[in-house]
Amino acid sequence: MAKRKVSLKDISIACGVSVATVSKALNDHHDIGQETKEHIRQVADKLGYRPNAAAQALKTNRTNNIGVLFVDEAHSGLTHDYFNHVLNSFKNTAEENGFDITFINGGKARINNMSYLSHAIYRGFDGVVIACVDFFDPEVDELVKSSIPVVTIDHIFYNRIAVISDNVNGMKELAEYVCEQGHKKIAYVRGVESSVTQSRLASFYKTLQEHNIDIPDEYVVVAPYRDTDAAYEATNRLLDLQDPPTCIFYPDDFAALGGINAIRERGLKIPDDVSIVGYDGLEITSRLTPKMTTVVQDSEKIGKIAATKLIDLINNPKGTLIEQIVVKGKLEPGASVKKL
Amino acid sequence: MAKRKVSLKDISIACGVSVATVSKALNDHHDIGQETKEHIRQVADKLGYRPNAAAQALKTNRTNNIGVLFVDEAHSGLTHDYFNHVLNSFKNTAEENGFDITFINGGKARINNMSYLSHAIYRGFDGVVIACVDFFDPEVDELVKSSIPVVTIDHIFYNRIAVISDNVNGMKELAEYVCEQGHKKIAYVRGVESSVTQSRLASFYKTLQEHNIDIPDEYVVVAPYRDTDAAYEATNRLLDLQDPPTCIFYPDDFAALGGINAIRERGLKIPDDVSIVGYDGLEITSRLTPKMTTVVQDSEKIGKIAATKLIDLINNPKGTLIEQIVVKGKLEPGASVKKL
DNA sequence: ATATTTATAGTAAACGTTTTCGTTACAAAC
DNA sequence: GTTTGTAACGAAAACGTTTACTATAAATAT
Repeated sequence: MAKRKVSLKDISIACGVSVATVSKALNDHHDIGQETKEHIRQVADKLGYRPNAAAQALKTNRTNNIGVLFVDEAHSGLTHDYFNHVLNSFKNTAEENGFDITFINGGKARINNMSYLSHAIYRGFDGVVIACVDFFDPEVDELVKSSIPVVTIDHIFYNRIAVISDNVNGMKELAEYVCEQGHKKIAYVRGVESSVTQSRLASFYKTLQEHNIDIPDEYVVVAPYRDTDAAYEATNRLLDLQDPPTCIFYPDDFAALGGINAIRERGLKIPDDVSIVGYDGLEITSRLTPKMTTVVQDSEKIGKIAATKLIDLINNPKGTLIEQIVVKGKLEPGASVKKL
Repeated sequence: MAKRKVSLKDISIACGVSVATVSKALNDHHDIGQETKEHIRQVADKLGYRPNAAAQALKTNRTNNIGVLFVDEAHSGLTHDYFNHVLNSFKNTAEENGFDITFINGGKARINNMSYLSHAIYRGFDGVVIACVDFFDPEVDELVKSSIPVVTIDHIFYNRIAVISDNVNGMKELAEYVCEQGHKKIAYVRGVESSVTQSRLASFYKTLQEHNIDIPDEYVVVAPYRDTDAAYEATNRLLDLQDPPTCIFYPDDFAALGGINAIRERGLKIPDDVSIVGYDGLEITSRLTPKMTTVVQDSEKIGKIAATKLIDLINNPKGTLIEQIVVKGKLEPGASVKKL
């Protein structure tokens, strides 16, 4: 039962050839005869040979492993609905290309309290994808500036490959839709500071301005992403105003759930008394009643492109176009905005 | 900029000692003098030395890396709400103990179409955690029977360490609660075949029987987990019966959303006309109106225990108790069940 | 006939560690 | 003064690969 792991050497002995020949046969080099190759492969199979990633990595400086850095402020990690969709898609296409995925934010607990970069070097990742982090963390900066191929998601660092969701256009479509429904008093429970928030906020103001709608400062309040309680509080503050809004924008679909509760607790109806819109396009939005109006971010596409680009960069560091790719989202009108 | 990676050899040259001494100094062996150790460490730091995981793994047969096998039938993968909570917790405690996490289901796409076991051997995982898979897949069986330390979640294979959510007790509490509210006509949209389903189903029947409640066969219908559409259909079938149930159990909270829609589309109110209960305890249930009655599975604890046990097993293969650990859930009464 | 090419296979070094076993120097013990 | 003990360090093999270089034989060209 306790079979020792079988190595090239075992095969070479069994076949009466040298280790080099076995290696070359298995890797289909041209300087090994056809029958020799076939014989070696048969024996390798019979012996149950598996290559050793560590040895290969040591020799070739290639691990076929990609590091993933995902650490949001709320530590929701894998449970973050938008990002786990992105990650899932990333993972799938990486695996289709023969790469494995290892999380990179685990060095902290290691004895030496490894930095992200140290961890990446230690594991020898061929490349790294960064998303959902504190973009001002110097450790993140160090990693991005290193010589390891890197792709970032939803944030542009220097001149590196980035894949970003089109928050400007998404917010524009959303705001225009709300305008078209006749709303004038529009509030925005915005997320905390980040480039995503920046884009959405700017687009929010710009679009409404184009429709000659003025947004008083007290209509824009802050609540962290995915924080239903904060959204609940924020909603109450908005509805307590002398002149409350008729429509409220939320940082994301999930946070909007908190807003929904606040509204309903006051005996108000959605959308009859108050209209709401979310952002992200989570699966639940379409299962709620009323269906929530939102912008669905193409997380599938974002993850896929990020993986494809990163792998390109890994395989061809010089010849890969460094670009920032913007992935469009799609307005998904529900029934949570009343036509005025 | 293009600094070559610094190795033990570089340090040894800079310090005028042998590589062996450097290695031992860095690993705090007792046969190196104090000042030598300190000096070596300083130089290592200044030079920016990072150990090389591949070389270490090759030499020591230890990777400090754990393989994760997560492949549900619906391919929801990382987006599966219950399992990503478990995984997140698993990941956190593994990382606290110096282990990294790599997904194991990526071998399929690799050139040789690696089996799970091949992949695990290839990467040299110190251990493997298995959850949410087709438990009848022969490849899974092969992996479980291998000599690699393994822990399974929510399924017991042979005599291996398993961590399972207490579906029997959870369903018991849930069913008893519904009985106490006075319901007699209780339907169950059950999940597809699995040990989880088995446990819940058996407990469902048993508990209701103890309360002298008889469940007609047409009250029990099948719908895949997390499938809102199937739950929607199933709900309609149940409500079309001549004698429809007063309370419907769903496979999970998410699927229940489909049921909610079916009920509301008929102009029925929850819980006034129809009562419902879910399972899992997802965050959304508490944000819905009415709040959904459910059983919250302790995903945090399950992931943590699984990781702890696996690491124990890795570090002490002989001395670790092989056991199946049952983690209790908790009934979370909401407002979705009417008191009759 | 000799010279050149081609096909096939082997030799050996290298990747960066860890670890076993020496070796040396010197202090303590008889 | 010889043994014994101990502390500090080094030499070298080993882990499983890959690859540049070399070697041989057969085939082809001259």
